[in-house]
Amino acid sequence: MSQSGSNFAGTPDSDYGDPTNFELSEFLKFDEWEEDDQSFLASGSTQNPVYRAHVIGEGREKKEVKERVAFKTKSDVEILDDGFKWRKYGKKMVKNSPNPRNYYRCSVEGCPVKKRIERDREDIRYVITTYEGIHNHPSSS
DNA sequence: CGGATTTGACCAGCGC
DNA sequence: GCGCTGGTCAAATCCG
Repeated sequence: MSQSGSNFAGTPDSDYGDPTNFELSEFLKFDEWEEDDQSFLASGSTQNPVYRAHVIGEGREKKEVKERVAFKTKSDVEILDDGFKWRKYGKKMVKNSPNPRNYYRCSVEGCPVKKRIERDREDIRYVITTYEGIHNHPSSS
């Protein structure tokens, strides 16, 4: 694959329709994310609006910083190739959604990166992809 | 043969 | 205290 950026969206082709046409408003209440970043709109890097949330856990002597990135994309398949290998480790059905939620994890050992894929509750033609963590391994490409 | 994928069950946290 | 949801892991299976 020809990856030129560090974005998650692999193919910027118009295969996915309008990736710039969606609302992040629902993502905010998706969970109580620490809005450390109010720039849920692409900070000039991706062409797709991405919501970034840095969760800072206060420990006694250790600080935990996790980065979550969520974006909705219009695609028929939920398996978008981002250049990394993912291994599905669970499927769950959300009560508010007739669609199941898939849990993926980086195949690379040492990569605490988790990927959550779920279909939109109102528009099944949209796919919500949520990345959690930062990659520890160089990309495949 | 190796690795990935499947479903079910289990566990934990939170709410009421 | 119990129930519920969500999340994770594990064994078995299937595919390439």
